[in-house]
Amino acid sequence: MNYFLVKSEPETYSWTQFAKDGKTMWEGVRNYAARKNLRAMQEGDLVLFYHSGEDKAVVGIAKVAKAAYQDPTIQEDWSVVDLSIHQPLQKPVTLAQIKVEKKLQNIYLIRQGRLSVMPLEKAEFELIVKMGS
DNA sequence: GCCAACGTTGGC
DNA sequence: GCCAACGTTGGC
Repeated sequence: MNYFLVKSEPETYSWTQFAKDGKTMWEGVRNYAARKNLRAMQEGDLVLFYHSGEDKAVVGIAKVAKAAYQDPTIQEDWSVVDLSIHQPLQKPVTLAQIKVEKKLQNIYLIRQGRLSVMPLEKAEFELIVKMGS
């Protein structure tokens, strides 16, 4: 079991919309590092859902419903995965909270601000989930 | 609205 | 293969 975090601008695709959809094709990744991480996702892996922009907070947990496959909307070599709802966080975990948490200083969210799909250690994932419950 | 970080493109 | 120019992301 592996753990990840994906970012989305709520104006583009919000957790609220995701909750309505129940399941979505995670598309639009156009960055090689992010693509590599996307392709590492296996069915059943858990994925934190982060709102960038206005919110700047982790708002829920998604589950990989289908591992990476060719983006059906384009010819070029980019991948998508299917994500389904796992569960919302009871309260959002903000970037500010993450930044002051010692054990989370090394996560990509902080170290490499622009990366949109990133892996997390199990302990990091569990800590953020705990902070949101 | 600004700017830092950083990825991509294209000329050489 | 290097690097300048440029574009994009995302926090502030």
